[in-house]
Amino acid sequence: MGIGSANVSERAQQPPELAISTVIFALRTDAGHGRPTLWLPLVRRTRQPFRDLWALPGGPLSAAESLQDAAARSLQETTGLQPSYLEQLYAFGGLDRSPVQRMVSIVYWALVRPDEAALARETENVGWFRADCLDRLAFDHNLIVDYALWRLRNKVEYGSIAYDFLGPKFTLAQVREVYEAVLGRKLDPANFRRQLRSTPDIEETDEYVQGGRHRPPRLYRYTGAAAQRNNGPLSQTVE
Amino acid sequence: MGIGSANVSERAQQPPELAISTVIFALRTDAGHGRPTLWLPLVRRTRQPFRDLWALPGGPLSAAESLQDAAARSLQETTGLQPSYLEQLYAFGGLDRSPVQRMVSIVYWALVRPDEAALARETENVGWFRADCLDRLAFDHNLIVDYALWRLRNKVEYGSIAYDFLGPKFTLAQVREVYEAVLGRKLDPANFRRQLRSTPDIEETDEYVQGGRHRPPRLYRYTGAAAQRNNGPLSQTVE
DNA sequence: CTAGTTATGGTCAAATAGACCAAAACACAT
DNA sequence: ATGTGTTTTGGTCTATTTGACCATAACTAG
Repeated sequence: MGIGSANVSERAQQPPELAISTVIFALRTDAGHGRPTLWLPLVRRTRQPFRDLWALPGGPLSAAESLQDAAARSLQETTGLQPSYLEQLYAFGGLDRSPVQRMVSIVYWALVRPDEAALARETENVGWFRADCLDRLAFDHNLIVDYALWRLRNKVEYGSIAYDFLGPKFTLAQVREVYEAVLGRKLDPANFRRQLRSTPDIEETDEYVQGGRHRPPRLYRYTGAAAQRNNGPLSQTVE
Repeated sequence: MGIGSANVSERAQQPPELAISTVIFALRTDAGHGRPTLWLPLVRRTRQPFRDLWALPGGPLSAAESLQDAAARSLQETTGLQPSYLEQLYAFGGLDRSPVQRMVSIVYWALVRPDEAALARETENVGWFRADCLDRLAFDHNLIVDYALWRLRNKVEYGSIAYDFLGPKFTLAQVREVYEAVLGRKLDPANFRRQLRSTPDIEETDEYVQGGRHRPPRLYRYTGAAAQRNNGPLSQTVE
């Protein structure tokens, strides 16, 4: 829908093209209110179709790499980032995704830590945008980002995704800010603290963060296996 | 793994082939203890690789059909079944999936009602098997079935998937048997009843099932929209 | 030393889940 | 006709969880 189906018969001749794209999420401390918010990098299209519109980073699937490797590679090439988390999102293959050629996109989604996101190069053709207010993107990429956001929100409530936004040591308030940024609502500090401390895989250190103008918070460490990601029988390395 | 990687370089030349497969679940009343159990149809491979092994039904993606349409079509062609539920499972694209050629499979999973499953043709090359005790299947299809089972169990606990195994009217005991077959454990009838009646989208009729040698159970009806399937921003028609 | 802010610990009531009990309603055998 | 066995249906009780809320601790800035 949205695109006239005049040349469906033409497109039907060509074999579907296979591409890999990635939705990359990072937290950036918004200058406005000082709280972290969700951002993502997009690349400007230099060719038709959708020339000059922003799109998800990605590219074709090389014959000698797995799907996840292809996602990591195209992510590395376009944005220079190395993800702390990478998971398949969905395979999009609607007939009207591209007006030129039938295209099947296997989309991944990724998280990067703030230190990584800090050294991400922003060029003429690579820009960062707030995930909650995006313009019209190329192809069906608005829908894809919405779906990735939905998955991220679901995963953060369940699993241990939040720590992939953070460094090795963190305060409980930082974890809470991740949740608040992802879920889009404020959480009660005391209740949040109680819940986090009831979960395993999170242990307290002897260190505190000094220098704030208030009571110094304790630092914690995440000890859960990175593989324990609630993906069922699919481990990380298995496709 | 398991297959020698002698000809990786050869395979690397050819473009990845794109196929659609489907894991189809149906409940069959097991002759042994009279309770329904999970079954799925498989097709026998008549060609190499994995000749004579059982495999998931599927086929190549035609250029003029969407992914979901391709899944429904190949499902229809191989087993003659029409699913009551159909959802994308995962895209598998490991390098060693097929010893002959690099292949990317976008896998769907489906549910069929018992009346549909009853008229499913069982031929020399199409057989039905219990989902919990499968032999060695072709390719990585054992892993795929395991993953589909995991997703099914998760969905049944959350959403309203169970009714896609049942007809338009059903007793609460039938719903409970679906849960028990999927989850693999017995549930307390009274507690299960209380939970179901607390959910919306399920209304009682005035009819009862007569003929049993016990108190006749009331028939219920599911009134929830078939679209309300907890797939986030992805509606049924979208991919 | 005081005010402001966050961290941390705690209470309380509502909602939920699980174990369990008991009566109702049928078929069947005697 | 009457009891027996089975399943349905309604109910209670307790432990656990969730969210709202309060209070104190510990720091900095003035």
